[in-house]
Amino acid sequence: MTEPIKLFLVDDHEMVRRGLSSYLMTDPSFEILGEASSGNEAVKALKELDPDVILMDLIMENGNGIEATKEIIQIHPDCKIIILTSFYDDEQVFPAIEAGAFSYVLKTASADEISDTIKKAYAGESVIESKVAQKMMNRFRGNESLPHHELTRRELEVLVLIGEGKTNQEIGEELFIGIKTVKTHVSNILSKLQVSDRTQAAIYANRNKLSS
Amino acid sequence: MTEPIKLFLVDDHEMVRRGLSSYLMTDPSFEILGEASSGNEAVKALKELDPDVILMDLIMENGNGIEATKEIIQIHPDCKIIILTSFYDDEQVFPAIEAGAFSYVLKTASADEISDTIKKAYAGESVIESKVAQKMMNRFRGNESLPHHELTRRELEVLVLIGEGKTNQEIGEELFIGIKTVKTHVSNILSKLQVSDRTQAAIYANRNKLSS
DNA sequence: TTCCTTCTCCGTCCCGAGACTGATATTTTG
DNA sequence: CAAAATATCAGTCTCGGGACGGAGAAGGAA
Repeated sequence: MTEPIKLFLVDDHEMVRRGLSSYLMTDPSFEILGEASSGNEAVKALKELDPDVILMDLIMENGNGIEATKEIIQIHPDCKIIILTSFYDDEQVFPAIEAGAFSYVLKTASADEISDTIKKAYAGESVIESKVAQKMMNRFRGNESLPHHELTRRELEVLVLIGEGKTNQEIGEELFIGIKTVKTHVSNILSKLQVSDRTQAAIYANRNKLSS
Repeated sequence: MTEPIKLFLVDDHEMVRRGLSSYLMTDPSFEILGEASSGNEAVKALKELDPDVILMDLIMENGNGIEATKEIIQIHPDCKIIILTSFYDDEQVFPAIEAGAFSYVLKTASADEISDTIKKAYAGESVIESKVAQKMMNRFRGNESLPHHELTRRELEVLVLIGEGKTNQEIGEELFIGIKTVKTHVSNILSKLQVSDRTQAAIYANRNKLSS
């Protein structure tokens, strides 16, 4: 063996970091450069450090994993980021991949699987958890997933607000645009989602967890 | 110090169990009797074991924490079950407390907090994470439960249909009543739920899982 | 019985929602 | 560069949603 693989851990659960580091430290192929408990903290710390592989949680209080991944990729283009999360929602997976994540594994994975994923990532081999991979396949198989993916960014913003029960007036004020413009967006949204009124759109938004 | 506190860990994330045990083992006040990666597994294992305190995750594949908690309380009434989870949804918290959970802490808690919570639980002192506690307070502060409990049976039926995106016309046809009657019900519903339009009512219905 | 709640329905009125057409500026893409 | 997509806004028109007031019938509770 040559040099150990330099790792960095990002997770807001201290216990998870502890679990990872206590296990990974037993393997001499790994060297843990540091940890962070949030996306922002990670970005900050990684201005000094240059790990080979980063294990990143997605849902965190201060700066989520997606944003952090985007920023880290800017600074360290060769660094492999492994998303290590509890869920496999559409809403989580695809933005993560887009952001530049290299592998995607679930926290239910065993210690060996995780260690394996790290080594593969270092060697340039991407690991995508099978359920996640299935969803990706459906994407490219013309099975074009959910209707709202064909919404423009602005339309998505409007849809989120509809999902919060806002009126066109309120949406206009919130986005600093005229009510007429809002109406245009709403019409387009209804047509693209193939629903007949804002109530159904609101239900759609909530069921797909677009609104909080 | 007398006897160590006998612990049992339940979490589907191996890394979390590893993190917990590696940390808790360093404290001689604790003794870890065993672990389980699911609710079902835990219930099975606990027929043989008799821990003082159980650390339990809520969301797991085979048998969730709520069900497991209920069953375990049956077998070991004196055992203190600490819910250790990532979220604090209404949907999660209250059923857990009802099921017999003794303490409720978030996974973002530090190692020391968790160790502290275990010792307090053993001593008979319950720890409820502050955000969770706030929600509980609201429940008992005459803020008696959810607004839709004051809806009449018929109004509830109408609300469910609103939550499915139906128009007044459609609701009338489905319930064999006139559209005017539907309008009356809708008005009463909006007023009782203190929302301003059917869209917000639909969101309410969905968030409270009234509609499927 | 009387009172209260619930469910039913009517009419009127107003306004927000949504469809449709059309237009302009900007950005993205081929 | 030309073409297409996107974001912005205007005007008009129609319709359903919702407020408000009133009212009759049925059933339960005091």
